[in-house]
Amino acid sequence: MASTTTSAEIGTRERILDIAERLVQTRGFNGFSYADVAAELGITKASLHYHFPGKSELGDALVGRYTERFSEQLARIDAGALNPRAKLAAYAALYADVLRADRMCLCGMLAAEYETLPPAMRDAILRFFDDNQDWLEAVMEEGRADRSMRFEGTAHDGAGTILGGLEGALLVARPYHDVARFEAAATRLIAGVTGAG
Amino acid sequence: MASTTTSAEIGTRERILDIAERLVQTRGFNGFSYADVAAELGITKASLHYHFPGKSELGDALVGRYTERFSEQLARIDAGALNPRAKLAAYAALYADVLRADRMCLCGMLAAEYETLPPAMRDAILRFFDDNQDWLEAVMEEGRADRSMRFEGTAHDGAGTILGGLEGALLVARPYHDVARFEAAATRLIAGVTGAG
DNA sequence: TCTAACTTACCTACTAGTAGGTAGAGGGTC
DNA sequence: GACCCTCTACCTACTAGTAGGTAAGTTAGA
Repeated sequence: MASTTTSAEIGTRERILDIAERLVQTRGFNGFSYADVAAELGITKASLHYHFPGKSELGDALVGRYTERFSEQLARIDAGALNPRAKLAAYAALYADVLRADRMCLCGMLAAEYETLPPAMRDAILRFFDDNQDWLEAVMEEGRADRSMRFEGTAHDGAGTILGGLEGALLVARPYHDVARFEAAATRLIAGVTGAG
Repeated sequence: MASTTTSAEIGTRERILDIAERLVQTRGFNGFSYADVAAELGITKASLHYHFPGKSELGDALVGRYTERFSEQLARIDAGALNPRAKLAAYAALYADVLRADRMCLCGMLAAEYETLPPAMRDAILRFFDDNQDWLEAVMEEGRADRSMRFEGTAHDGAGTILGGLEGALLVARPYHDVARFEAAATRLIAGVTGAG
């Protein structure tokens, strides 16, 4: 009943999602086709339709899995007993890892293509951003409470600034193939929003 | 010999660029077709190919015109005899105007699709970002010189943080249809990077 | 023997792009 | 003023290739 596959095998379904995820993160949802995935996996397009009836369902599964994994990573950061500032650094490092794989954030990419996406995917993308902003807000509240952070305005708006700022830093740094560029922007962004040094 | 059209008419070429520009900014370069533009203009696809041999050439013209217009707006800000802080506010307002038209920055959108674009377009996108970062860097240097801004690190990195931050704020705010969200992020971003209040 | 996981063989719609033709404006020439 | 020429800006009609999607049949394992 859970999302576990029937057998113990690696699972074609997961391999489809892995390939499609990489294609969306590098080329966009409108920049890849069922034929691309099928060719790479070594099966036919028709077999893809067995696992995912349409591109829309594939997209839903993609965003769902990505959001789930991202949440797990946020939980892992929370479990690390880090101070608020270290939590934000760990959060930015998640984005840096995406860039190192020559990818854009899945939901950042889909945000660009938002107008062309099926309704279910749109909703899921907003939920991804909401989840992230909520988490960042909580960290900023924590930082304000323990006085390690100083800022004017709401923690909610500050969280939105960090979220958008990191997505944008990723968007711009990727064409340059420049991780240092991203890291410099991320560091200054977070320092600025949370009250530096 | 110059790019002026032969007669005094409004120009089909410009109308094609207007329509294609809006489609790229809302749906992406891979999210529209020659047929879309042709239908909206009321001419045939073949006529489009008369004005722009291929989608690649249309894309080149699009980025070229956009970059040119953006540069004109930066020059207009420079001509306004504003203080450095007001210049950055005016710069952010350019982005807000884009969002009010329910659009993404043309080059921000194309940055997402970067991997799928023809080489000439790729180069032009990097040049757009470089131009913007250079301009922002000059404003930050000016602000540091007149002591209206205080920041650690290079003005170049600070400029990159603002550029990426604004692109990302646009990217995330657009699905929410929320200009206030963008403006809150832009204000906090710039305040943070340039040393608030 | 049932079923999950495929296959072949197709379909319709759409993609960018091309070949070749035409209406009409403008100009020069006798 | 009739004739011709050239040019711009379109047109109809087509191509090859790709998009997402489907119906029906095959295979392999519990």
